[in-house]
Order: sequence, then structure tokens, then C-alpha cells
Amino acid sequence: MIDKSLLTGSTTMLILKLLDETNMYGYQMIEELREKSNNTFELKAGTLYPLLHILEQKKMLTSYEETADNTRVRKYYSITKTGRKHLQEKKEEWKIYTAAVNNLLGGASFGTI
Amino acid sequence: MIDKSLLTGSTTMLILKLLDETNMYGYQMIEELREKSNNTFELKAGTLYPLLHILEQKKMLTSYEETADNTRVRKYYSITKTGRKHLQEKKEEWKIYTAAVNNLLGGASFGTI
DNA sequence: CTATAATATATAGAACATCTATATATGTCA
DNA sequence: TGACATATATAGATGTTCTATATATTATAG
Repeated sequence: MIDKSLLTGSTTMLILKLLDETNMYGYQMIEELREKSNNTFELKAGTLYPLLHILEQKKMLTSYEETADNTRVRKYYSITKTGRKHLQEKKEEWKIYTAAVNNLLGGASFGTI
Repeated sequence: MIDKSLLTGSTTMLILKLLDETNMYGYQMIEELREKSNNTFELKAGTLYPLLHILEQKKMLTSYEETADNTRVRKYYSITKTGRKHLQEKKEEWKIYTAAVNNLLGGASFGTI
């Protein structure tokens, strides 16, 4: 099984990216991430919910409750302007970092194309 | 300034990669990583030295002391077979993870291995 | 119709990686 | 000779994610 420790820290960016597309509730984010990553990401509920609370405190998200057909109450989250700004920054960092790692992993081997 | 938290967990892989090319001592690894990444990675001594001890405990590295011209003693590290195996695994994980993140972010993979 | 699984959110405590701060010692350069 | 770079090391703090647990509702299998 794949060791998740390689990329800890990218969770916030991924959550913001999901919400940049459409409003979602927590449980849905876990499913979306799993599906869209072909089971590579299996974000745990115990990780997500506290993180959502923190992102709301930091004004990156706002939330509202909505009752589905049945009566099950879901807590939907929406990205704010601050959240979008943060997402852009994280995406830039991501580009720089992965480029640096890939350069290190692939570089220094003269003679290969 | 760039937030390092995006990629915590990749340090071990990078150390193993450096040592896969040539034996090195700790202080040298910090410099190499900084130079080869255009100052993107600034690994701290307080992070590196304990990590090297752990990797040696796990039989991924072996060490030997060597005195330079002057008399300054340096502790050189060498990667083991176990370490190379671990490096290969981490590189595979790295590919899978970055591909998954890039896919989620909107396609377009940055950099190549 | 009832037990179990899935849906949905939440928190406490543990684990782990990295950081800052600090300590020690030697070598180099102004 | 004082400051700075080299070189290694550890303690304690911080931050992120995990496991375990709790609660409540809805859907489904037996």
C-alpha cells in the first residue's frame, strides 16, 4: 500500500480546489478525492472535519446547512475570495516544489535524454 | 516565502537520491539540496542529523568517519541495498501521487522524471 | 421488521516530520 | 582575536495526519 507521508501538506490545497469547482459537504469531499484520484487519496474523516473548521476560522471557507430530500442534514462549504487567493498561492508553490524534486530525481545523470 | 509544508515527507527520498549518486556527509547534503533546487529546499541541520541516525538504524545507510586535509572530521554516509530499494519505492509513490494531484488540479503535469 | 452497513459530522489523543533553539568544537579570514 | 563558516548533535515546540471513539440518521439485507 502506498505511503501517504510523501505529500502531507497538500490536503488543504486539494480541498480548496474541489470547492473552487462547486460547493460540497465534508463526506462528499472524501468520496470525490478518492474517485478523482483512482483511490490514491483516502482522506480520513478525522483529518477532514477539524481541517474544515480551521479553514472556516481562517475565512477561506464559509458554511451553511442544507437538508436533503430525506431530512438528512448536510453541512455545505463554499470557498471565499481569501480561499481562492490561498489556492492560487498553493498551486504556485506546488509547481515550484514538484519541479525542484523532479529536477533532483532526474538530474545529474548525464547521457540520458 | 514558500511554505515547505506542501511536501513534508519527501526529505528521506531526496537524501537517498543524493547518496545514490555519491557518498556524502550531512553538511554537504544540505548544501547540495539547496544548490540543486535553486534555493527551494533549505533543509535544516536539526531536521537532517536525527533523520540520518534513523535511516542508519533502519539499515538504509551506513556511515564512516573521514578526516579532511585539515583535521576536520566528517561523517560520511553511504546508501545500502535496502536504501536503494526504498528509494525506488519512494520514487514510484512520488510519480503516482504527483500525477494524482496534477490530475485533480486540472491536468498538465509539471516537470518530468 | 430488525440487524447491519452506509451516510454524516465531530473530538481526543497518538504518531510522525520538521522546525527553532541551543550546544559544542574546529577552521578560516579580516 | 573576533566573527563567521564548517560540522555534528539533541531537546522541545509546532503542525499535519492518523486511529479510535462517539453520535445520529437512512438504506439495505436477511
